[in-house]
Amino acid sequence: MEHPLFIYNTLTRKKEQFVPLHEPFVGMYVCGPTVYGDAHLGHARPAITFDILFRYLSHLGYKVRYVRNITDVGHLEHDADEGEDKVGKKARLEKLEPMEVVQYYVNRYHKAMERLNVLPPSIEPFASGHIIEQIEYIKEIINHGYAYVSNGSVYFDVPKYSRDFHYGKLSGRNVEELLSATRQLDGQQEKRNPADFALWKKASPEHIMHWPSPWSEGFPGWHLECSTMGQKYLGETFDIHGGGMDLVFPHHECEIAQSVAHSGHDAVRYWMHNNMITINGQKMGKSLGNFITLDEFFTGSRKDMLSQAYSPMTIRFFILQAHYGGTVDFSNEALQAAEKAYERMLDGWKRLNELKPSETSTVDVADLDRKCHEAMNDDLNTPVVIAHLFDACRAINQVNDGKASISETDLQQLKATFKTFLFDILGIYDERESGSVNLKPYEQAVDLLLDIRKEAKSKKDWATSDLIRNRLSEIGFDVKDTKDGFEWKVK
RNA sequence: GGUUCCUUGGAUGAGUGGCUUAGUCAACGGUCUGCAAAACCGUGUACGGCGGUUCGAUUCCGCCAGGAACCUCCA
Repeated sequence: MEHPLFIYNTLTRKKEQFVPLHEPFVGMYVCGPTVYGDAHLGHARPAITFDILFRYLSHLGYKVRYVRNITDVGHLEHDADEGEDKVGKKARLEKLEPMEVVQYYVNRYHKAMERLNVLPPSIEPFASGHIIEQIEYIKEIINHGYAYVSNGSVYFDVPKYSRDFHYGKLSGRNVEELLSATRQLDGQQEKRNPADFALWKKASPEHIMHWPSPWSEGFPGWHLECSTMGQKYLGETFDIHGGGMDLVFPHHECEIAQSVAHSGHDAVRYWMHNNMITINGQKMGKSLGNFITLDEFFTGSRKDMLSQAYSPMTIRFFILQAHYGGTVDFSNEALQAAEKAYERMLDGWKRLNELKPSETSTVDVADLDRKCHEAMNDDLNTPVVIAHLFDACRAINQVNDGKASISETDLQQLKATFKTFLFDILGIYDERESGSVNLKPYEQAVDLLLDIRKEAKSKKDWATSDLIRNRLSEIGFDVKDTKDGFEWKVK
């Protein structure tokens, strides 16, 4: 490949050239949501980050199988034995079937993702649908001697494992310290060492969701589902595993240990982690209570934190204007800037499609495609891609104003590049045109009014001219005069 | 306390050992326009502090200050 793709691998803490295990196939697994509440802005970050990766790999010609799980069981609120399952708790509190809770929030998650133009993954497996596989996985780990049964639960033996392998290699944790940690959480008597983690938990009487197993009526540990389903759908070794940075430890560290204990080798070749979205410099999270759900953004409710509603594409643009590896701070000011930027970009695209070619080009757009590819190849540097597209917008506007010219060849090239990067790869769409009804007649009616206004203007009948513009403005149209006509859009 | 990381102009947010004062938003000046809007052009010369390496550091190293994430559930 002329310009190879480099991605930052958390495991090596370096940017590495991406070479798939079985070209042209790529397997990627991303940790999805635990469905016990509405998705908030923080959930949009990994969804969009890995959507970009999915789209870009596909653009490069790879056949990508993208697995993103739904955690509907096993995610406890605490690490203690009596820690309650998040979904189970919600179900108990609201007197619903657990699967009712799951279905409700999965539906809402999907809807939010669709509005953000996040493509559905190739496979979206549920943890509760893979209990048998998880039990088999645990058996294998026990057979290899890295797990033990205690009072009906099964725990991963971290000390034993760390004698043979490197526990902590992803997160940089020091095993000695983990093992000698003296923290005393309630109900950890079952564990031989506090660092051990559960593969299977015996269900307490009030626990709603449980399945039979060789050890007890119970449920699988949280870390297990990803190892199991990743292997089932992508194989014992696959290319990319992604997720939020807050999952590096313990979740992904444990996944590595499980895979190695199960198969004798690592499952994942490239670990990728998106950074957090902060609010006033602090992570947005459920436990801090400072999160804003995506629906709240879309509708503009939560007046205490939002000065207006923000559309899905504004949110997407906002996230893409920062590199996924850095934190990005939420503020109304930043979102308003993103909203304007998004509109400026789409205005550029709209004008691009109406440009008239000339004999020669005075603008330089020939290497836009190359520069955008270079930026993407440099660890998915979307902010730089956007900057390049804005440079193109300036050129487009100059041509539109008659201050520059563009040749037919360059014009076609520019349109193709713009479309590829803005729509196909960055996944932006024009919200102003997303209505399903046929708007053509209405658009032509507005055009007609503005034609009449143009006529009035040419007779210097400013009264009529201003009347039309003012009334249209009141109704909700933005009218702008151009060099030899007009432009309008809905506010 | 341990691990990892961050600190860029009014706001955001890229990037680099010396020539990008990235881009977007905001501000100011100008061009254009019946007016307005938009657009275009121009202006603001930033890289936490202190040392070191270097011909030269915002970019490399060390220390200090401030901040964050993880070490317990969290995308």
